[in-house]
Amino acid sequence: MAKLKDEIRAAGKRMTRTRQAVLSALEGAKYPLSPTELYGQLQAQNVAIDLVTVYRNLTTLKELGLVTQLELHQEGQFRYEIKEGREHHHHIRCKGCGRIVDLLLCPLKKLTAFIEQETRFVVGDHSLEFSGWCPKCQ
Amino acid sequence: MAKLKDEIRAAGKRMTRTRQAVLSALEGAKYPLSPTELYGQLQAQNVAIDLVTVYRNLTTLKELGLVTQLELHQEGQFRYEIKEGREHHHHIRCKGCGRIVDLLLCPLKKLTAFIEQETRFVVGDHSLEFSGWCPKCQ
DNA sequence: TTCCTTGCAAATACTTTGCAGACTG
DNA sequence: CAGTCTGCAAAGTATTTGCAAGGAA
Repeated sequence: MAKLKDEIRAAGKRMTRTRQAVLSALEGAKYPLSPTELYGQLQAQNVAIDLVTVYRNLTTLKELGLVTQLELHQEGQFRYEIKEGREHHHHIRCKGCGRIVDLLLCPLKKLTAFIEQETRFVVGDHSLEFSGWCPKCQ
Repeated sequence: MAKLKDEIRAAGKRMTRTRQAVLSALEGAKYPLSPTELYGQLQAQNVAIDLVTVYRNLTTLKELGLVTQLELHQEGQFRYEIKEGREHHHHIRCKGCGRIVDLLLCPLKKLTAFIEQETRFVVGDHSLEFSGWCPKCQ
């Protein structure tokens, strides 16, 4: 967390009580959290924070490159994951129970080079998310 | 279009004036349209239709499997494409001007089998969307 | 002390729902 | 005619913005 604080400070931002709380919720999360879920977790821990503050902190942390913003397949909302200590990866979400599982892989390096060549775009980012039915919901 | 009408009828639905209009907007589109964009196009053609009706038709057509619903990378809204006569494919969107280009490829068949084996999920669908900078915006 | 950050209220964007009348087959 | 579909109004959900007070360094 000290390292994160340094990065935040280096960007001219501050490490506040609520920012700290948002970061540790993300650090403890087993899957990417929506702003509302994160807010609910903090409520449950009696952390005083406003939903708006959750949104603002997530936006700031995303801009600093400390968290990843993602959209799961056809879910229609954003979720956030901490980057620190985690490899680039993707997810699958169960259409039955909503469970989200990490997929510790990314097959897209070669494909990205190919796309840049074909389209002359400079590829910045990508999203790759799966949905399906988990063992319990099949 | 006759074929589409048959599929709609077979599902107990009807081919109405507005549904027709939504379908032909999608057929003519060079990239996946958001409900608002589609609505705007029909307005411009003096087609009388309500935004709500656009939404309802898109939902129905998605349920019938005639259109694909997708979310571009970090765009935060849904877009729709007609399936008829088009191969499964993905997209790249310019972070500068918003231009959307089809990528006529999908590298995920093998990966899907691998994921099913690893996670024991039955994979239903996936989304794969890129963003970057187009030649003009670089 | 500076100016970043927060809470609260309100606004905005996207999408869905309720209902009575209109239209399709 | 039966049942689907539509427009209009309103509600619901996700997210952003304005502003004055509070807090970090």
